[in-house]
Amino acid sequence: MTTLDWTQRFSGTAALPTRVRERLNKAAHIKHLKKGERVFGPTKIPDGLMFLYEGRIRVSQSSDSGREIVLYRVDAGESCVLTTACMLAEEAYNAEGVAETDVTVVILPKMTFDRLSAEEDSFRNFVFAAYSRRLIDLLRVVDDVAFGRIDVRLADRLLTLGQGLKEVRATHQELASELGTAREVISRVLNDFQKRGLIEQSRGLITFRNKAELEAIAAAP
Amino acid sequence: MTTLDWTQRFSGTAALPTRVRERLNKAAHIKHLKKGERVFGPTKIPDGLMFLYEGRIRVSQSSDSGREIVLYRVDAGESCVLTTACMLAEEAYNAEGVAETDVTVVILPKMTFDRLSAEEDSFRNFVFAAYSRRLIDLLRVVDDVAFGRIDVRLADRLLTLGQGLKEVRATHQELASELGTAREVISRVLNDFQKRGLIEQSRGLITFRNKAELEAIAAAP
DNA sequence: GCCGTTAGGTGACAATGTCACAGACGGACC
DNA sequence: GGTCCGTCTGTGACATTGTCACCTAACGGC
Repeated sequence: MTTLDWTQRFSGTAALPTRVRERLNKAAHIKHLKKGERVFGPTKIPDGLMFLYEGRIRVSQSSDSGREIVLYRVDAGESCVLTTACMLAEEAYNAEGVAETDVTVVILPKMTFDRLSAEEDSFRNFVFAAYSRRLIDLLRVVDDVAFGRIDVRLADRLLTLGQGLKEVRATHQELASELGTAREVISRVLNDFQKRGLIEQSRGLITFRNKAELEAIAAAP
Repeated sequence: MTTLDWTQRFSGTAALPTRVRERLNKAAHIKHLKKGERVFGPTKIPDGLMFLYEGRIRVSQSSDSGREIVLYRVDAGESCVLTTACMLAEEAYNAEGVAETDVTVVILPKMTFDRLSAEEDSFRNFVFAAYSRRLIDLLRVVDDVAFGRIDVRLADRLLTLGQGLKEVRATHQELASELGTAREVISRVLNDFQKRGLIEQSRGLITFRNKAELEAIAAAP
């Protein structure tokens, strides 16, 4: 079906015998999506387990009132269990996944997924670990939202998004959606950061001036 | 080891062949805990999957500053996957489970758990479903905390806790811990409810006066 | 009844969210 | 170059929620 052997890319499948991996390569569907496209959402639930072969997916939840919060990101080599969770639970929810870069996903049909988790320990453990990881991620989100100060969270998120870079390319609205708050709030805090010489701003771009101090803020003031 | 055949109580084990269930009954540890006791926590992670045979467990997360929020409740017949998640992830977290009634839990050693999820489809599905359910629960919590109004959330929680009863026995502090907010906030909102004739209050007790109106509030005003 | 503990009340203030609207900037286009 | 238009950002007033300090009321044990 394809020449792409994705099974080498995931810790849950890489160790499987060649014979099994060939079977998987036959059963799976491969999809390419452009940056910005919706990978899954309330009206678009894939019928199987999703592996992210390449790129990054941003998973977020949105409110009726139009606000949004980023729950976590799925990186290449990870699987996205939230979709399977929703498949099973059949409950209302409003989380969606958006391709943050061009993306290649592998979709393993439910039947193959079931068989594999029965037969292969390493695969099953991989799936359990994926679930666990997301649970922990969500615990962190709850903790932040319920108890965290907005300046602390923003400083932290800027540094995360800026990973070793000198700047972050994002609008205030996008940052608000990261943290589940309103744009005006972000504007205020960023202006405060700027006054204190921690960053510089221009349209859609934030430049670091003093990462050390930002880190201090992010570590709870 | 015990005369209690817990395997009949869980949809993941009830359908298993008698032989398997006998083996499980041998392998599992049974624990009785009194109301109010901590079932698990950061310093007390059981080394296996936990089934709740009888009673109810409240799972909550607490902040450094002493505030607390209830994440979900585990009812009899359900399993508590959060502990296994933490086992796998080995990350810092501060969720804990407290017995809300006297409680009987069954702990299945990791090894038995692994074997069973490999061999028995119904058991594996049970576990996956449990994970999914909790993920969905947490999505709901995030949604509430990030986007919900406090009066709406409180009305909803009161009705949930009051399930068909005429009153709810809880202090303001306890309700604050349910929602992850401060006691003063609860006091204010409850006083408002009282002024509007929706409830009556006395020490540690809230009596419904107008459930219909509360439901209207809970359904987002 | 007395006393200590816990539950609840209150006002002032800080932090965050909402709303309405005003500028400011950048790209497209001529 | 200028002009237009959509998007991004700034701002002030106000509502909601969280924090703090301190007080009063209710209950339980003795």
